[in-house]
Formats: sequence, C-alpha cells, structure tokens
Amino acid sequence: MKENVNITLIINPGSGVPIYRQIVEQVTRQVLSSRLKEGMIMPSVRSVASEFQINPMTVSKAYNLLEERNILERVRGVGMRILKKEDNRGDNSEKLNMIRPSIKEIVIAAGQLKISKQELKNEIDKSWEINNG
Amino acid sequence: MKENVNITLIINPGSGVPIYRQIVEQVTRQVLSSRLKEGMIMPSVRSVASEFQINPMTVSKAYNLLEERNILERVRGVGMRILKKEDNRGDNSEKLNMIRPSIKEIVIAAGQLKISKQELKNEIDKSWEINNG
DNA sequence: CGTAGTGTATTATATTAGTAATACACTAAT
DNA sequence: ATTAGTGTATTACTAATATAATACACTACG
Repeated sequence: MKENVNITLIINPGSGVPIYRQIVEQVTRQVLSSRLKEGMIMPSVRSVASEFQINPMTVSKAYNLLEERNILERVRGVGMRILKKEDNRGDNSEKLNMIRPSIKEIVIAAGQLKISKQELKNEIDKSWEINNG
Repeated sequence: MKENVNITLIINPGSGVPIYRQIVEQVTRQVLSSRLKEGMIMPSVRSVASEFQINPMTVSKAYNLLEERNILERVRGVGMRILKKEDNRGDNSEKLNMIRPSIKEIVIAAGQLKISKQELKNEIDKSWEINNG
C-alpha cells in the first residue's frame, strides 16, 4: 500500500538558511507545482536524515511544520502522506502568495535605489535565462 | 563644521531581519541613490539608538560594517562621515548588484513553482504600483 | 504473536547570531 | 585641564538552530 515518492531535495547546510526551513520550502513548492501529488507517502524521517547526513529530529521538525500548514498528514506507523492538492484554482493565487513577500521587498529596494521598473525587469530576464532557461 | 544629516530610517525590530542589517541596507541604498551625499556626518550612535529604542552597540555594529564596505569613514571624536559617492557609472551596476541575489532567489522559486516569467512580471507590475506608484 | 518500520516526546549539549550593559579612549571646544 | 560629545572593546545574556541519545506509541506484515 506504500506509495513511495522520489523527492528531490537540495539541502545546503552552510547556506545560512536553517535546514528545516529548506525542507519546508522545497516540499511546499513541489506540492504546489504538482511534482508531489496527494496521497503519496513522503520518505521517512530516518531515510532523509541519513541521505543528507542530518539529524532525524531536524527532518521531523520540518515535517511537523508541514503538517501544521495542512500540506502533509501524519499517518501513525506509516509516515507522512501528502495532503494538499496542487494549486488548481486557475489563478495560481496560492503559488503567487508564496513569492509575493519577496517581490515586495525587491520592489521597495529598487524604488529606494532609484532603479527603474524597466531595469528591474531586464535583470529578471537575465536571471531567468541563467536559472530557468 | 558639523554637516549633520536628516536620515530617514525605518526600523522594524520584530521583522525577523536583524536591526543592524536593516540599518546597513537602508543607509547603503540612500547613499547609492544620492539621498546621502559624500561629506555628510551621520547621526551619532547614541542618537539613533535612543530614537529607535535600541542598543548603541547595535548601531555601532551597523556603522562598522558600513565602514568595512567603504561607505562610511570613522572620524575619531567626530562621528561617521559619508565616504562613498553615488553610483554614477551610468550602468547602475553597483545599485543592481545590491538586488541581484534577491532576484535570483525569486526567479528560482518561481521556476520551481511553475510560475511563468510573464506571471512573475505581472506581479512585479502590481507591486510596483502599490509600493512605488 | 513478534519484528521492523513509522513519527515523536524528552532531555541534553554545542554553536551561532543578535542584543545589551558597562567602561574606556579619543576629539572638539572652551 | 575640563566637559561633552564621538565610536568601541569587552563581557554577558538570550534565542534560535542543530545535533544527539533514549524511549515511547503506533502500524504493517508475516
């Protein structure tokens, strides 16, 4: 009955961003973008911990946060089941909500720096080419 | 001989962003955008500290970082003098360097969320209208 | 049943970042 | 020299993060 899942995590312990938050963010993105689908069972705390050489309790902390956000569901004795559906409301509102705070920060910073909106968009084009091209 | 300066700082102690970094970022932006000009003397550590109800050492730490980045100059017994000129190289490269890391983060997040480049730009337009319009 | 697999509560330790309180050294102006 | 104004070195405290070692409760499966 196990629907195991191949999850791709990129953990960078020296990035300054706490490991548990890296897990939370990446799992959330993958759920919202349908790479992880409802009903799938997440890899176990211990397997993630050993794969990335981190402590099981750190993974557990991340899973716990994901449960609080109604993205995972704890199934006793089984594991964590993916609970939340992808963002199918047509307007992508849920996915957009994830990046809006960061967008606001950049827009304010650009304004204070007297960087024009067009310049900002040009930079995004360049970065998109490099990172998503 | 004091060329004091009216600096506008917006400090939010409960934002999660360390206070000293808020100071560093805002002063840097104001210098690069010519709101603060070379030769001006920054308000003293103690005056900033009392105005925002924070510790003088927190302000000092920020000023110290700004000195390391060649934006301020320490003048013993006087205060911190603004050292760096605005970014006048025509290409805005210095100002752009300040926001490029944040742009990269957003672009990667949008990619993982399967948000299109056009959607991202639309969000920027909206946010620009609200925050810089 | 027993075994192996889930997540987790508990307690403890170590490290780091951020903030705070005090005392000090320096300069400017009188 | 004295006073009042600079910044800062030192030390300490707090909180967040990560790790670690146990022990526990539950489920799946033979």
